[in-house]
Amino acid sequence: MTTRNTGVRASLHHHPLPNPVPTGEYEHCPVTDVLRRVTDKWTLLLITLLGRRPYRFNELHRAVEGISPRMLTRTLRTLESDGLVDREVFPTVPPSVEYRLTPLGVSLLEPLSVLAEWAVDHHTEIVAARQRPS
Amino acid sequence: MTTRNTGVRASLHHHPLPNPVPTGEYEHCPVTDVLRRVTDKWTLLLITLLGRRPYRFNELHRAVEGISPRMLTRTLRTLESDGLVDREVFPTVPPSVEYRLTPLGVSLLEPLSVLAEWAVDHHTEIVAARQRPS
DNA sequence: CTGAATCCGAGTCGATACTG
DNA sequence: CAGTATCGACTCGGATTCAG
Repeated sequence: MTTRNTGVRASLHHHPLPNPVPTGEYEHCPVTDVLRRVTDKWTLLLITLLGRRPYRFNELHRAVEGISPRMLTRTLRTLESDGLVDREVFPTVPPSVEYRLTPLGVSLLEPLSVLAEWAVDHHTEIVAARQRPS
Repeated sequence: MTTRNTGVRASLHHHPLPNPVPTGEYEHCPVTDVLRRVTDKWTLLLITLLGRRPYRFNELHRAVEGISPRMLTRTLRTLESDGLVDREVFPTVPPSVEYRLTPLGVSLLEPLSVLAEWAVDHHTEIVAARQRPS
């Protein structure tokens, strides 16, 4: 999603449904905002790995099969910019860069694990539903 | 020229409205697979609304400000195909179609609310981090 | 009322090659 | 080692128009 406002008349958390909400000014939904970040192709995987221990760039590159340097950089930069990951550069030769979760990033692990558990428990149901005719 | 496909290749492979939205290769990771579905622009919102009560097509269209009929149909079809939403057609004149969560869909509400709560609690931190000079 | 068909821009992601 | 640069393929989602 682009950063467009979703113009919502209802949000995920409580709030009775106001019948005609006149305001066109509705703030961007925090939930979708967060979900969008976590849900691109590599983010979840990287957060999970970094939840175990800090990793260096090439360690991640090896650990995540199939990711290109470009996407690894991009994803890490986004996580860093969102305050979920810290990037520490050691001015050695050759250079070494270490990535680790911030406390904010760590705090995300638990909510994600709840959803992850649901996904694991129900994934076969979903796959089965998809293969159903109709 | 912009990246428009030309001729044969396009007509063979470009389906404007593929009915189950292509899953890509995400089925290998249940968690990412589920997250990808929930995180497109409208899904979360629709699940939330349908978590309250069943809705008819135009009710949803009115409740979700800014959604086009095309995206509403597409999103609902995907949810239906994943087994999260049921679609019931009443052969009245004019026709009426009702959408409601399946039990599977209902079971997703709780995990989502956990993540939603985290998002609400920490969204300002994230926004602040984004605005921090690098 | 409930959609389907078509067109198109913008964003996402991968492959490859190159650099300090 | 830790990235950048460039290109192209594919997908998402909006707008508009039409139909049962």
